[in-house]
Amino acid sequence: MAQASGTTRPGGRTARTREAVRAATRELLAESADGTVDIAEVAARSGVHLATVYRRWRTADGLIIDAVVDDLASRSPLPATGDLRADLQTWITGLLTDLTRPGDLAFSRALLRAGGEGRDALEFAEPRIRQIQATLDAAGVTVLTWVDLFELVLAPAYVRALLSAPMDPAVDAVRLVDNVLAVRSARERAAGG
Amino acid sequence: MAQASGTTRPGGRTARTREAVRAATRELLAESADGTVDIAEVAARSGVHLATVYRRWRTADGLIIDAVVDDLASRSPLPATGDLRADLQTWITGLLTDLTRPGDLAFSRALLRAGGEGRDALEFAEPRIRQIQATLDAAGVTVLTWVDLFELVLAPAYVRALLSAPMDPAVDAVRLVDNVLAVRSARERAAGG
DNA sequence: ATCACTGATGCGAAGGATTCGCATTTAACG
DNA sequence: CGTTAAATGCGAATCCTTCGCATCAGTGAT
Repeated sequence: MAQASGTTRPGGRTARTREAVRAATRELLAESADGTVDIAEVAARSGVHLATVYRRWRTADGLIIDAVVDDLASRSPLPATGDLRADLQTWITGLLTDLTRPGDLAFSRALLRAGGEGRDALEFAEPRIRQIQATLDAAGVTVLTWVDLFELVLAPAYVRALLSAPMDPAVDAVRLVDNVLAVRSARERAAGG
Repeated sequence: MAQASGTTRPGGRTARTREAVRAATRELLAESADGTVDIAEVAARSGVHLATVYRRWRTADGLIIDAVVDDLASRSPLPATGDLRADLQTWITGLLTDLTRPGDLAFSRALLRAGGEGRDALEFAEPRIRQIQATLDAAGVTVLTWVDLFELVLAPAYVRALLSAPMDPAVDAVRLVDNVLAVRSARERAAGG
């Protein structure tokens, strides 16, 4: 026989379809005012048949997640100079600025929607998580982990953006940084004393 | 003429319809394993016509939000004894325990989904917000507001529950409390110095 | 190179979900 | 009571999603 049953086949036409759909999704997402994407439009623009899009991506959220995860690695890296306050300030200001754009919110909204219907959605954030950890390591901080930055920075920023209005980078970044440093100090004092 | 155009009409049959649908939604939500509700089932059980349910509630999330908001006021009040650590510990442990139940997650998921499509979703939380503020006031804390508790406690707890797995009350409540108190100390030191 | 094999796709039709138009009911007000 | 228009019920129309089957094309072996 040619091959064992159940093999996957990522090359050639399949890869072309994938890329066409991803590109169409990215384009339509950029054009969309509310961070929404219509499956029929994605199919039309990509030239891929509607039924195929449904089969492989299932939902509009699936399209968004796949498209965004695909170029998540190409994002600008986080600063890791060893000066924790400065690094955090830079990172968080940029993050909050991103969240003022509807297109950037679409991804997180899609993730939250998809969460609970499948696997752990945090796995998508893994590359970013490693960068966050690197920032902490560069500063020689051992009492904080990426989980703390997730809780103190990412969660509030995203929830506020999704639930009411995005934070103001100029105003809120400082508070978030201060909160992180407050927790750091408290833990170092507790550990040292 | 009878009345000016554009009046709303909340009494009588409308109220009956509303209540029937809310009750059906609550029942089906309690029976649902995944915090999902089917509009057709709600219509069938409530005896309200399918088209009416669509007209007034639009989506399944709309049903869930309306039903849960409706009895949000009947929740047990937050402790406000003046001992901030104890009050926070009690509240957060209860909160994290609630979030381990799928039914309780449904509401927050629905809110996050609906967010961005309508008005500020935080307005639903207003009664709870006032209780949180009361807890802080009882402890004589002036450097923290409900916004801080939202950022330091609610946001991380909900995001974790929605995105991956709920927190463990026994383990994570302590950390969240410590974080709040760390921020409080830092701010009081900054203000006092 | 060429072949057999099978996963992926295209296509149209079937099946549901959502919305629409209109007739009827009924709360609100004089 | 009588009038008025909001809310509802009802069935049809529309739209979205899934299905079954035929075809296409990459994969590995010859």
